[in-house]
Amino acid sequence: MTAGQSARARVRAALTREILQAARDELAEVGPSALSLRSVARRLGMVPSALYRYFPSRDALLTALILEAYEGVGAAAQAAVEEAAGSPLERWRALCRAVRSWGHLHPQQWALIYGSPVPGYAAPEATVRAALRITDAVTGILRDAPGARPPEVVAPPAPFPDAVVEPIRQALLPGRDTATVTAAVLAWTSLVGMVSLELFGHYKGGSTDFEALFGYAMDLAGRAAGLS
Amino acid sequence: MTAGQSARARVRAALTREILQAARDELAEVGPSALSLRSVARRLGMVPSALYRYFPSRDALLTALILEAYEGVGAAAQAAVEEAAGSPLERWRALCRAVRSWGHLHPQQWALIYGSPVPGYAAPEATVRAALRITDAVTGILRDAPGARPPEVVAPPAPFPDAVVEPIRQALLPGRDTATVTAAVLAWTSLVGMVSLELFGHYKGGSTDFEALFGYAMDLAGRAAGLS
DNA sequence: GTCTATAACAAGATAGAC
DNA sequence: GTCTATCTTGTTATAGAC
Repeated sequence: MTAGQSARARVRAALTREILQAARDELAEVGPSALSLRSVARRLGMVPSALYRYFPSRDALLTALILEAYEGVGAAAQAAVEEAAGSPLERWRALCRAVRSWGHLHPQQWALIYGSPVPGYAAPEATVRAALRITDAVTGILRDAPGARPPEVVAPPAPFPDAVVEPIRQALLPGRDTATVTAAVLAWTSLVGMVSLELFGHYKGGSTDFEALFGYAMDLAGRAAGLS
Repeated sequence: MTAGQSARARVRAALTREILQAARDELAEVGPSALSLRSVARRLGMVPSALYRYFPSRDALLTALILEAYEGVGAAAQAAVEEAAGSPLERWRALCRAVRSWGHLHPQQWALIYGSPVPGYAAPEATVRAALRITDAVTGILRDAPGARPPEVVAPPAPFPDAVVEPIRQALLPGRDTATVTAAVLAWTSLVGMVSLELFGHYKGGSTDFEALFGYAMDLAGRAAGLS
């Protein structure tokens, strides 16, 4: 990729990286909707209009950051799957850990892609494609395990100490056992998570009838908590 | 509540409501971080400094909007549970539907409470308490069903037509059955939903060891998709 | 006492001429 | 790429109306 580039092209690429780095810093400080080309330029000791040579608009800069973020989680997820030895379940666990710690390392970039949509910004098609990388990593685990099928009976994971959910138990479900409290937390998580992802546009084109999918997921979460 | 109030107090309350309404409109148009006291004042034909009689700062206005939003989802959830006749599972379903449609009606207010945190805004303790209303509605269903316990075997919900997940199947899991595709979608949803809620501060104080809870949930989602 | 309006401040953003 | 004139922001001090 780098070979054969002219000197000018290399300088340009380097400066582009510098601009993106400064933009990332700005993003972390003021958030996506306050990100301005000017402040990025100031940070670099450049004049605002010079940035327009590299990014034609604020939205283009934002798009670059979004692509970078999707690339980041996607790469982390994919690398985790590839490095993880062992069973498909082990690989899935590794993916989850990797994605979570990427989020902890880059909270603003996480918010950029999975948080509220930036007002006034219309995501170009390229971001939709970039978003596929992580879902591809997830489903890749399943593709590599062609025999895997959802079981009739899901084996419950290894339980954790009761103390883990103690604050919630005391506040909301006194006297209930840890399994019940945990299932309630997960049900609430599914509900909020699913509505958020829907409203923030992450199921676009994924389902022909999101309501059916939503109903199914909520039913499952409710039954898992012991409701009938 | 209204009785016994002086005329002045009533006027004050009315104007406070008007300001909040204008702020809500502004929020819907420009988003939380671009919400400005001046534009709210302009919308009302008032002068900016006059607003300070009602809200001591921009952040106070934002806090009021956040409280209102939590109150809104919470009330919708609670009302749905109370109105729904039938089994605990029916009441849970009603709650989910109510929460989702509240989100569809008020996407900006949803983003305000469950989306990215507003940069530079520190949530006061009152918002934490207000957030409890919806979790209380969720757990209330369980408290009213004291016998409910997570089953060893979760009865799968009624399936939906294969066409519902057709786009995802074609893009990511060609040839797999609907149950597998659905479980994969739900696993991805759990992952992103859980990390988002954690990073956005919604598990604060809920668990002593979030990592254990996260591992448990991801394990469950993976197993449900047939991984082992 | 309670309110609103005027004016001002330091930031920062924006537009355009050069 | 530079400079300037004009805009907006949150916030406060002050003065006057009811």
